[in-house]
Amino acid sequence: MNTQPLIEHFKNYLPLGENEIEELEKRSIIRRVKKRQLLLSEGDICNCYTFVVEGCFKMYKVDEQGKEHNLQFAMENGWIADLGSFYSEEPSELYIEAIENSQIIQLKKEDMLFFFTHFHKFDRNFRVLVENAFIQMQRRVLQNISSTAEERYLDFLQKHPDLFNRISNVQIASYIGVTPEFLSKIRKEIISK
Amino acid sequence: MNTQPLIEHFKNYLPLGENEIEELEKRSIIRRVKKRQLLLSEGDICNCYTFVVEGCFKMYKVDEQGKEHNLQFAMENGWIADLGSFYSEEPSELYIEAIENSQIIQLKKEDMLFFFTHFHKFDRNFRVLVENAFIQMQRRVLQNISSTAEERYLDFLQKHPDLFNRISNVQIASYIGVTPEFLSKIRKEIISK
DNA sequence: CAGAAATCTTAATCTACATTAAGATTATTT
DNA sequence: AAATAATCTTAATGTAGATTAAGATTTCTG
Repeated sequence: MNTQPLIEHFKNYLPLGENEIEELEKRSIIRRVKKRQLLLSEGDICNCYTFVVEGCFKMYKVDEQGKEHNLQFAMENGWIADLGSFYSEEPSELYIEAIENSQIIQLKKEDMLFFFTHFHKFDRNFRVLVENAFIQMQRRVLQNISSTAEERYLDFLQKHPDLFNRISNVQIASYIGVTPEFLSKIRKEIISK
Repeated sequence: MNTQPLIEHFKNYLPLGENEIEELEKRSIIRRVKKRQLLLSEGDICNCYTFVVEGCFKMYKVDEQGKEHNLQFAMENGWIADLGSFYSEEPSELYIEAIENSQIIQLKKEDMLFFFTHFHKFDRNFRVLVENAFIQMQRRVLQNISSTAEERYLDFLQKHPDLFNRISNVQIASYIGVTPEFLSKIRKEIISK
């Protein structure tokens, strides 16, 4: 495996030039991780951005009662990181875990800062990337404060048709903020309509 | 009033140079708006970024039953816009409303694009701005799916001590996703502890 | 300054969703 | 192939928070 998928990914934004590609290849960390393996644990400082070449990840918090709450999924061509911990360099309260055997490319903080400093294309590309992530997150907040669980479930299915074949209902329940038992009830009601 | 507060604001990021300041002054739209005045209505396309020089705003959705759900507040040195509508140029489902008499500086989409294209400092500054907004939004999602209303209220007070003297409990309730009646109950319980 | 409008509170009742527990089904590991 | 673990479902009961309604207080507006 090489960095090609990441270079391709940037073609959706401002495509990288030769210099930039060269530096990217030099600094990319290419890894394979197995299902259930953790990229980040509570208490760790998140010190890199992860780009998913193949596979699937979840980022979640574990509450005092030991329950998981899914904040984000990431699959092919998606990015995942705890940006709060990444920039503040404070311990994360999140976990990032592979939910399939996966291939990833990681960029360490110092390298990200190098790219931001030396190639303004990276500022642009990540501005746009983060803007899109922000818009999604904002929609989710709006939904959480104004919609029922059934509406959130149906919306999840509609917005993530790709994900819903790959992850369990337990994971979806945790993402939309209900218990698996209640999701089961919702699904039953939807089917009976 | 002039654009000085905005120029000052950018000193928290990469400070602007002379050229940049000159263009910014040329393109800034300086406005005063009265309490209850709308900057954006449902159905409008959000065609500018708004920087708050003085005063306070809320951005909210109105649901089918006519209830408001607060997505964001913005006060001095804060930015407000419906980025989803701004970039997609699709009608917004949000309102932006002054909750105090306010002074603002607005930048139209075409001017934002001009800045992004001609001064890469703007890419950098808005990358960092949006990253921070994203981190906040992510924390809020996590809280919405994992905390009780009381926890969310206490967290709001702690994170926004500046806001809580300026806005009504109705507004706070709408932001944390509960009814004003229930917030009243929460407040009573907190006091009795 | 008076009237209207918005805010805050209390209390009764209702409902969406959580909890607990148990059994059935499907994956995963050895 | 057996054992273990994870998933999905159902049902009974419990609870956080919504709804409705009403009264008191404060704030806005003409």
